[in-house]
Amino acid sequence: MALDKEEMSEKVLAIAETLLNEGGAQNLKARTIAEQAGISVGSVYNLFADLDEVHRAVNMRLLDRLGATGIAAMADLERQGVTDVQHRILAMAAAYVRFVEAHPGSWPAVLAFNRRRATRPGPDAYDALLDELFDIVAGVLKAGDFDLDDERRALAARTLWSSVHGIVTSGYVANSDSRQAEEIWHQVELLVGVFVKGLEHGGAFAHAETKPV
Amino acid sequence: MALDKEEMSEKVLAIAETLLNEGGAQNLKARTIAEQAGISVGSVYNLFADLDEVHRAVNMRLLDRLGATGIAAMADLERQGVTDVQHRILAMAAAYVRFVEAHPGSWPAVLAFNRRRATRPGPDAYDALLDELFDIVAGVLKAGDFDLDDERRALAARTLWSSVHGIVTSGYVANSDSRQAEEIWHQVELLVGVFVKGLEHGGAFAHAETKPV
DNA sequence: AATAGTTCTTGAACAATGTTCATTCTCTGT
DNA sequence: ACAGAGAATGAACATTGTTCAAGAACTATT
Repeated sequence: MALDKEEMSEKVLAIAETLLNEGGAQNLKARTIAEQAGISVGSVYNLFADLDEVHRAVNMRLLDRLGATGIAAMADLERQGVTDVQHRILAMAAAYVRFVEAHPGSWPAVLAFNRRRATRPGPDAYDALLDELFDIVAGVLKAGDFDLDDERRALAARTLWSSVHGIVTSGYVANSDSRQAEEIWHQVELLVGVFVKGLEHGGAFAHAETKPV
Repeated sequence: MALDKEEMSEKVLAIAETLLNEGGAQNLKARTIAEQAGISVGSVYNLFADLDEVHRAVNMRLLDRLGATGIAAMADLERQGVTDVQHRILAMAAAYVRFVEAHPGSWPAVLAFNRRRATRPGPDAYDALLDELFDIVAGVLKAGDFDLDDERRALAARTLWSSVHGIVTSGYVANSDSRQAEEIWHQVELLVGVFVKGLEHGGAFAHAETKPV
């Protein structure tokens, strides 16, 4: 007896993830998937509307896993009784860095795809997942005794996480030497250190009158 | 009489930039370029080895222009006698934000392409341009009286700029409402405010013992 | 000016790929 | 056993990147 429709979808997604990880979005071909899954090209299109939907589904799985990783990292710290804000943020950042390193090919694809969908319909499940990550960071910030109302703390969480994200992705533009990995981590350490110190000293309210236009 | 080889290359690049800006990398097709430039498909391949090289050339132009914009913004401040570090950094960030907003389609394409080239040869002209931008930021940081040696200041500059970059690109994942634009600018303001305050209070040396694994 | 050689241009042709759909197959309920 | 619904198939089509042999245009030499 053959695989369930659900099981076959899983199989296809696993294959797709491997393909993406090995060669990026360029490497996600209908015929390759079909061949490796032992089904025909048409059957792939029976399971998913088009390759974009396959790509989207793979991304959702990755983001889910990243969320789980982050929560797991937080739980670890909880278990160890670590309450220092800087340590906890660094641990989350470390989890993020590790995750990206573990998916050298498919993570860039997530970002590229994510960007492409700018013109698509309204709010997505993507946003929900990202908000979840932001909430975790905001929760950690709440533990610190910075003088922030909820709104400003949420802004700080988004800012901090976007910054970590920027460092990690900018860093992996160049060759992924171990030297590069060190540079990334040094930047993350500096960012988090400066950020926490800055929050402690009220830097979140240091308004300047420069306008963006 | 017809156009020079150089002039025709320019024309092709201008067309390519428009195509990228309108529809991203997907929209950069050899036949479209040829048609709009009034030449044949083969001639495009006479001017450029392949479409990747066209894309690369467009990106170089964009990065060049971004560099020029940043330098111009700096010169403006110089002329106005602004020496405050926070103001100057914010002005640079504003220039960056404006630039990205002005190239809604092609800037994402720059990033996506940039990422794809990870497996390519060695150091590129890209890196030189990025280093140039980092140097400008480092120069501004030097004006502040933070207690940083050259190496640490360079690291701080790369960190700060990567962070701004992350905020801007993360922000443009979602719809490019004006609300989104405001959110981005709020994040940039908060980042720069916190960053400067953090540097003032020695946050750049706040080492934690958490290792990335 | 005529000619030989060089370079550029062309567009037809090929290969790879996303996507569709009429046909065939398979299974389920009666 | 059989009818019908649903799934699987893979040939066929459209689009696109890329190549290349043939022709056109230009340059330098005599």
